[in-house]
This record gives sequence, C-alpha cells and structure tokens, in this order.
Amino acid sequence: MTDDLRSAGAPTLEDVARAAGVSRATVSRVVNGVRNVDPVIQEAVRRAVSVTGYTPNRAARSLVTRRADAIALVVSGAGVEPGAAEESEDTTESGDGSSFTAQVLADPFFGRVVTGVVNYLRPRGMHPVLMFAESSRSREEVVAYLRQGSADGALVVSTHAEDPLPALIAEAGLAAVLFARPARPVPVSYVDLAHQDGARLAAEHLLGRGCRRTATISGPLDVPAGQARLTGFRDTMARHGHPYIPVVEGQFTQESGEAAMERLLAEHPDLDGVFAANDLMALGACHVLREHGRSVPGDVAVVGFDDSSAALACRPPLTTVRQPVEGMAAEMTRLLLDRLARPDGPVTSVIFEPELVVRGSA
Amino acid sequence: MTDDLRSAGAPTLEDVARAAGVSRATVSRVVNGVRNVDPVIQEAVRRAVSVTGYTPNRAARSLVTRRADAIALVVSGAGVEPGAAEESEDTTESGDGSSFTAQVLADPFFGRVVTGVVNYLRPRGMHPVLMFAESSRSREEVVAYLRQGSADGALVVSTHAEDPLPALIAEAGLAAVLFARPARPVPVSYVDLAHQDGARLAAEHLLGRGCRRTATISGPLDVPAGQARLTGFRDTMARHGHPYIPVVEGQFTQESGEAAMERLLAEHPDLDGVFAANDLMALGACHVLREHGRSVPGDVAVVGFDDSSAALACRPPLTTVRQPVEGMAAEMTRLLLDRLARPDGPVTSVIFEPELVVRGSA
DNA sequence: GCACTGATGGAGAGCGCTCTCCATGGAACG
DNA sequence: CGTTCCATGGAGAGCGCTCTCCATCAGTGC
Repeated sequence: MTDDLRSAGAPTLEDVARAAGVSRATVSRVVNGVRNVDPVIQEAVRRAVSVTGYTPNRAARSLVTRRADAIALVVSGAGVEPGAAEESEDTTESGDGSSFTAQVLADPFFGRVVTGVVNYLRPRGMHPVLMFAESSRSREEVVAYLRQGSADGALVVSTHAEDPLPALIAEAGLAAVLFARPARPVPVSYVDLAHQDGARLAAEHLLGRGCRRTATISGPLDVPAGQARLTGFRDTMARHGHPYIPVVEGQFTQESGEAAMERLLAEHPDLDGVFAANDLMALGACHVLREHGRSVPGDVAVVGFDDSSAALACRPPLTTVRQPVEGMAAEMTRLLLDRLARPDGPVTSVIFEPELVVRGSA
Repeated sequence: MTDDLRSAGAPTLEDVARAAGVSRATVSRVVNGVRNVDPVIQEAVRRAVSVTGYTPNRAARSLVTRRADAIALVVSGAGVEPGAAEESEDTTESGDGSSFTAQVLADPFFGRVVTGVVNYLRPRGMHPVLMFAESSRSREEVVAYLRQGSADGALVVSTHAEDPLPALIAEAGLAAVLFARPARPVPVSYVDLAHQDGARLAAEHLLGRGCRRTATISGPLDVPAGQARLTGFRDTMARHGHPYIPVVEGQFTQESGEAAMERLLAEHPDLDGVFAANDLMALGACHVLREHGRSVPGDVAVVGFDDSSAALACRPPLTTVRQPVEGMAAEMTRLLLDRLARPDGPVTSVIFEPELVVRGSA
C-alpha cells in the first residue's frame, strides 16, 4: 500500500505530495514551516512524510537556496611550497603535509576548538567540514571549496600569524571568522584572548607566592600570542620592581620547553619561579627541574598557560592560565553564522579574559 | 572585456560556453575530462574557464550525479537518552552531549584517527564532515544526513561496543566502515587491531626483563579491546607459568589508572611489573608508583598501550604497544571509498598488527 | 449585492549541471 | 563513388527543490 506511492529511488517531494493529495509546493511549505498551511492539511502532509520516509535532498535544496548549510573548519599553516609544512623534525610520515596534520591534531588545544565549534553547531543541525591548508595549493583548494558553495563560510584557525589564507578569503568576498588576530589587518572578524592579562595573572601569582627570581619561557616571538604573553609578563614584573627577567624562546613544544629550562637553569641556577607560555613547555620544564634536583613548587614554582590536558598529566598538576578555548570557538562560530545571516554586518572582534587556575605547581 | 561575458552572480557553465564559443556540454566534458575533445577546442575552453573564473557548482553537480563527494566521520557513543553521554564525572559543560564531545576530542587517539582519515582523503580532494552521535536523536540525525545525500558514506568510530549506530546505518542501506569490530555482527566492513598480540608483546617484554610478579590494569571489560588485551596478557603469562595475574579494571582514564595502581600496590606490595591497557592509565600508574617510593623501571617496570602522546609526557617515557592508528584510519577510509565505487563489493575486515616500542619505563 | 481583502493552495519556472541521444563530417573500405 | 563507421560537438531532458506568481474562496464593509 505504501509501496506504490514511492517511485524507484529515494522518495521525493513529488511522492509525498501524491501520497498526501496535495501539491509539491504545499509539502515544501509544511516541511520548511513557511507560511500558513491549514492544520488539517498540515497533518496529512506530515503523515505522508513519515509513511514515505521522505528526506529532503540536500543538493536540490542547496541548488535553489544557494546555501550549503555547512561550514568549513580550516586549520591553516603558513607554508609556501606544497608540502613544506612546519619546522617539524619528524617528517617521516608519507608526503604532502601529513606531518602538519598530525602535529596540529596531536595538540589538545585543537580538540578544544573543535569541541566549541561542534557544540555551537550541533543544536543548529550543522556540522563542520574539516580542512587543512598549509601549502599555497591547499589554500586555493579551500577558497575553491567555498566558492563552489560546498560550505557557506569558514572558521580559520591559523598556526602562524603570517598565514595568507585570511586575506585570500577576504579578497574572494567569502565569509570567515578567525581564531586570533591576524598579523596584518584583514577585514575579517575574529575572536582572541587577552594574552597580556593572562601573563599578568601568572606574574602576580608568582610574585604573591614570594618568588623573587623568576624567569620565563616564551612562545615563538613571531606569533602575536607568544609576543603578547611575554610582554604582559615582563610589564607586570617591571611594574613590581623586576625590570630584567631572563627569557628563553620556546616553540610551544614539550621538547623546546625542556631545552629552554636547561638553559635557564644553567644561566640562573638560583631561580625560584618560571612562567612558561604554554602547558606543554611547562611540563617539559617540570621534568628538567626535577632531573636537576629541584622540587616543584618547593624550590621552583611553575606556571603554565592554556589549561590543556598536559596541565593534569603533570605531577604536581600545573597552576596555569586558563584560556576559555571552547567558549572562544563557540563565539567564533556564532560570529560566522551571524555574518551569513547578515552578509553586510560589521566586522567585529571579541576578546576573552583568561583566568588563573591554581593547582600544585605554584 | 571579460566582464560582459559574466552574468550577475558566479560564472556558470553557460558563461564559459559563451566565452569559448562552444556548447555547455563541451565545457562540461573538458572540465570533467570525459571523452575526446579536440585539443584546440579544449585549450579554448580552458582559457575561457580561467578568464571567467569559473568554479563548478557543487550542489548542481551533486543533484545529477547523486554523489556528495563528501564523507562523514562519526564519533559515536552508546547513550540512549538525548544528552545522556558517557560516565564522565565532570559534566559542567552546557547541556546536550557537550561533555561527550569534549571528552572524546581531548583524547589524542582521536586526533590520530583524524590524521589518518584526512591524509587519505586530501589527495583525493575530499574532506570529512565531523559528526557526533551519542544519543538516539543524534544517531537519527546522522542517518538522515546520509540519507539526504549530504555525505556518501560514514566512517564510524565507536566509543562503546554496544553502539547501535552501525546497525542503523546498515539497515538503512547506507555505506559505512567501522573502526574496531562491533560487539554483535553487523554487515559492515571494519578495521581493527590484533589486541591480543599486542598484549602478548607486552607480557613477553616484561617476562624478558625478568619480572616475576606482574599485574595488569585492564580496560573496561565491556569493550572488546579491553577484553582482548586482558585475555592476551593473561594467556601469555599462563603459558609462561604464571597462571594467576592480579587484575584491576580501569576505564582508560588517567584517574582510573591511579586508583587501580593504588589497589594493586595495596594488595600486592611486592609486584615488579605492570601492564596497563592504555598509556593514560600507565601514566597514572607511574605517578602513583613514584608517590609510593617505587622507581620506574628500577622497582617496577611499566608497559602501556597505544603509544599516544601520554607515553612521551611520562617520565621516564613509556614503553608501550604501538597501535598504527593513522594507518588503520587510512585503511578504513580506503575501504569506504572502495565501497562507494563498488556498492556491491564484499564486506571485509582488516586486522593490523601492533608493535612494541621500548622506551624507559620497562 | 458587489467590489475588496486576506488567507491559502496550485502551477510552473528555473537553480547549474550531467549525460543520453542525435547530427555532422571526414576517413576508410568495397 | 557510395556506403559504413568512428570521432566529435550540440540539443535538450531532467535531477529535486524553492518560490514567485496566480487562482480560489470565505469573510468584510458600504
């Protein structure tokens, strides 16, 4: 009985219309909840939908609405040559940027971004398309992907400040929102953290514990976040009578944190406090400190940044500056959907405040 | 000059055809590289494409080809009620399964899966759509998503063996490939690890080091992987004259590893070797061992499983059983694309062999 | 009682693309 | 030289949906 109402393949609007004894347009109106439809007819249509097992065909809908109802989540590096990924040492993976992918995804930070994005998108029936862009070719692919309407807009998380992708997207007149302010101004909205305030929190905490000989392991200084965290730490320290603070630049990796700590310890064996610009480096620093017979926090207090899973993997657990990554990612997504709803809306930025999480290490 | 060849919106096939002085069909043939087209005309078309800045409209193409050229990467739990996520303690996130999302993404294992999938997909110009399914409602959304043709198939990574999603997908006649064998047989291909062999490797290594009083922290025993790793370890030990091995069940979390280690140590203070069914639990075990004055590997040797980032965050770095997650994920993707190419191909399974990675902890 | 209004359903025109058919023309063959 | 055949380009029919018209009809005011 229901079978002769279906045509060969998946049921279409036409099939439902026939089953309900109305026109295609009316079914469409009911399905999309647009305009007034007589409650009785509405009910009949709904019944027909469930009898036929109808699901709207996305491609057909997209074709006429000119919206994909999908957005891209792009993780973007700054490489220029195809396959010239980041400065990773271990490029044993098989070609074409795979090491970049692996490196980014190994970072729990990225998982938190995805969490925030997904949590905002899910209640709205949308899902992110995951893309990577670390070469100029892959950047063009991202632009093409958006241009051909596969996604309505992009959330761009750059690993490098000099990332050219935001500008490319802006030039092409495509919708996007960035995580973190780009190095050069681009007419695109973004969310960011008040990195300096976070570093200030860390500095004040170390000072409050009585640390008098503190040092810092900074992030890469060509990244705004690395720069800002250093500046914030330095400024606060200076304001409290410590004009000179030993600094070693790290690369946000555990290994670089270890190396930096070795150097700091060699040059300043009497230090009693360390601020690392992220948790991974703080973790490495803790290991090195323990190897050198220093107890944490007894001899040396350590403060990290991010409140990533590394903070809890550390013994003692890290005191750290929490970046509300999930909230930032959700806001980024909100900004993008806003923009899609009102394409000529203003370009804005939303800056989040970090928070000190006190645990065992300081 | 180029402008009057374009119509208002994005350039279409029609525009390119007009610019090249050929028909729509010919442009389509050139763009899709199908059939023979005169080289001269081909060149003219290509020029027209670049002059107009043409990009094929995905929705229109999908509508006729009935392929989305996209696949879904679904992380699936086993919850029954909407929002009834996993047994996570910290459900302070805002409602609707967000804790599930956060929990899954915090696990570096997932990042490795994504890496493998993305690396296989990228050279083929495809990108995964990220979806989560931990409630019955969200499971239906996934099925609907596939049914409406938003994605051609699904890669399903279940966190629970009892996950009903694979069966739902199979019933609906949709294409999918699973990561790990489902608890009940489902006519769907999958990739998996020879978990027992991995546990055997761990057991043999501990025996080889001279450990005589070993214990194990198992994974959750309702998960096939947890079960198989325990069986493999036990069997190997039994075969070498150790018929009884202390076991405490863990939940694959660092915390549960710590608790399990506390219990083992209380009941068997003289143990000299521990096999933890994953690295996170091994990391927790190491912390507890050190707190109880045991050196690793001096007093107690510890072997983990997975070779995740936790293995390197540990001091000493963990000796562990490496699961080739990226390779498995790539193979899973290959199986799915194969199936899409030949929908009536056979249902297969591919089992990967693990490998022992010897580091400092054992 | 009649034009007028507002509410509601149907008809039909595309959206941009692929792909099957058909037309054309030159080469090859008897 | 006529016929067959293959190579190649064009015409056009949809794919399933939305949305703008338009038709219809009940209720309203004068």
